[in-house]
Amino acid sequence: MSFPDRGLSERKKQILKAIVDAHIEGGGPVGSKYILQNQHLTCSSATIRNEMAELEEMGYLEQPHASAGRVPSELGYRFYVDSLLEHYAMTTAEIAQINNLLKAKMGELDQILLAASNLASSLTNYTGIAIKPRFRSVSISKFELIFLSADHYILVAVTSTGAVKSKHLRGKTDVTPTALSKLAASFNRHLVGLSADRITLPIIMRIEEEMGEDAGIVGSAIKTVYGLLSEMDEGEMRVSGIDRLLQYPECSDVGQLQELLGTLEKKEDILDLVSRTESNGINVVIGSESEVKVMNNSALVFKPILQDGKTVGAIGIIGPRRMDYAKVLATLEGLSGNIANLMQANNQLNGGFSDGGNEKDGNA
Amino acid sequence: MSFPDRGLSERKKQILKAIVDAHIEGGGPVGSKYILQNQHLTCSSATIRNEMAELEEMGYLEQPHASAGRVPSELGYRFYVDSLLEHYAMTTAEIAQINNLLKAKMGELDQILLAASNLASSLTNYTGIAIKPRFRSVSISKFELIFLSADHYILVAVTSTGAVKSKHLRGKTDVTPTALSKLAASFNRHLVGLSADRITLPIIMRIEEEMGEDAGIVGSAIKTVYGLLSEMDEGEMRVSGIDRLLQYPECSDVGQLQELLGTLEKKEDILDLVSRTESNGINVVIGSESEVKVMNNSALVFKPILQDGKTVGAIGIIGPRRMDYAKVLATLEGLSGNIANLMQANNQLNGGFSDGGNEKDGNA
DNA sequence: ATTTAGCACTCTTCTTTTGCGAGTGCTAAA
DNA sequence: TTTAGCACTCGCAAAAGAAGAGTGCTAAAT
Repeated sequence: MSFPDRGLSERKKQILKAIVDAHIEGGGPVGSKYILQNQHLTCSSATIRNEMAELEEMGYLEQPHASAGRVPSELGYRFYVDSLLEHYAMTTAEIAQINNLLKAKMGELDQILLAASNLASSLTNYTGIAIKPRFRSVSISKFELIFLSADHYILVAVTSTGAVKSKHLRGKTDVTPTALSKLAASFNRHLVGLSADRITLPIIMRIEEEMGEDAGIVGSAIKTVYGLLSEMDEGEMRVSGIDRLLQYPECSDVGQLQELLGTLEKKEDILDLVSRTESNGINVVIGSESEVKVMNNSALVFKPILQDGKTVGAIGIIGPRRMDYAKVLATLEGLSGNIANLMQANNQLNGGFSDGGNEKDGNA
Repeated sequence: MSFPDRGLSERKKQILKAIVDAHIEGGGPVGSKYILQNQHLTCSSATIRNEMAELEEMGYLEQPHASAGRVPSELGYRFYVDSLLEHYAMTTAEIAQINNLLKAKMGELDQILLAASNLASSLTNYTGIAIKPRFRSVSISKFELIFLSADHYILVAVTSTGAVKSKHLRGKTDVTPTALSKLAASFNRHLVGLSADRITLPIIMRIEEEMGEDAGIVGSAIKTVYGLLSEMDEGEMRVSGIDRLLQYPECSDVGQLQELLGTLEKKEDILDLVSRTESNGINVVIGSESEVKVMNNSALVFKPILQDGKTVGAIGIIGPRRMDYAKVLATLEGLSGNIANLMQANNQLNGGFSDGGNEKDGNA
């Protein structure tokens, strides 16, 4: 995936980097003179022009029109991200902010991700996304049935990913607490660990058999479980900070903006892209690199969130192609680290309140 | 609330209505000549000009600049919506669409609302919102504690609004299934029906007393309950079809668009507005009418969704001030009717699958 | 007293023009 | 291989011009 550095002299690299940096900062095309001033090079602008011409020929730069400066191409950005990027160190203030805000919002994974995406958005000033990927196979690791009234109960399921899902149910025949706990036991015996496509008829029959004369409620309960599992498969995506998209001049082109908003709205493509990604590190998708239709002039940076080695979500940033990659990468890296810590802490303390985490006295 | 019709002659009304209609359709200022052509009036353009001048003086119309046509003012829209609006009949095709799509998505309230907002958005071509309002006071009507492992359990609570919430908990001391069921019983005895602010120390002490030597887990569990209740208070809002905002020329003004997007993002204001509304019918908020800061040139139309006489949510539409009110009102009306039906059906059938499983009994 | 026709006037908007400046490519010298 | 110099090309922005739409007003007509 990475490009051979040979073929790009040190000077060319320096010039390329200077152009990308300048373009990220200013947004406009960058000319030879500007580089000469802001970069101490021992050559003249003419030389730089020559180098630029070559870089353009190689595909790293583009010229919007004949007599403008150069703009990095997609390839140019790719090279920049892969090889030229200097790491951006987060200020301690930023780190503190992450810690505080995340702690305050600590709770279920969904909420953590959402908060993280918000935070990412406000720290970087781009649009943040929080993703719960599609799971190829979720299963349920624990069932519970809660009796409410003679014809009304609730099915609660703890999924293999740790989420808790529930559904209201009405039995067509009356239900009893006893029957419910029998059913729960039976479910726990037979359905735990099964993904939606592995709930087969023989299993259902076995459960009905065990339920004896209370078999009447099995049908709808199983259907509900099935639905729950399919629902989990779906994946979800939340966007925060859309308004920030507008700050960037390239988005004043309404057509492009609409396309991007549409993509953010549909979510399908992005969800697909993220769900299919295997890397656990930070991914940078620039423009049309991926077969997935992300807007032509924008880039998506995202990082999967792992729990016990499994991907349980992702946070990311969407912005213009010329985004400040150094900062974005650092922010996501920092955030994901904090999330990991939090989740661990969360597991070890109680259900999610930031009361200082100290559990010595145990009451309010 | 409504305006005295006297003071507005029939002809003035007709002219005002014509202007609003034309402005809704075209978006630009409308002139006297245009009205003359599209409206059969027995007078000349000069007369219309005179009338328009008077209408402007009364505050129903505005002139963007000296020699443009007139544009309805906020007041003009208000009068239009209150008195002039002709009812728009939904086509059977649209009704069928609502029915089908909603049925397919039937499930928990959240999902119904979301689907409805999507649908509203695509039917009207404006931006849809789905709202779960802040509840002044939620309480919990049933507790259940699920044992997972020696130091790990789940608290499940059914709220007075019918939602089910859950939290993972870790006890600082080991827990036993027995202790958990004792605690659940105790919670059900003492905490049911209480809103967050009415969980007081004496109650907590009573529970701890009842738990005897297992009192150690009470503290964190109570805190969780408390947090759950506050969380419910929060309200939530989802937006769909943001990209549609861009279709309207008034949004090409980036500044305004950004303001509107910001509002949609913050959600606070809108949530406030909706939560505070008492009317059960359709509400139309135009521009800056409300003290709440909705964007100046846009309008919000929403309708609360009732269940057993209580407001459990709302669906709405956000669009430019010059939106097609007739259509929007009809769509929301239709949707809310369907949602009501669905929720009822949902209650009478099983937990959320449209398998046609027919049930006899049903109470709320 | 109301309505109408006519006309001058005012503003916006669209297009065209013009000038400027930034930046390039090329050539010839170092 | 690098540099200095220069003519050339474009895009951008302000200025100028032309076109049109719509009004307000006045004076005549009903």
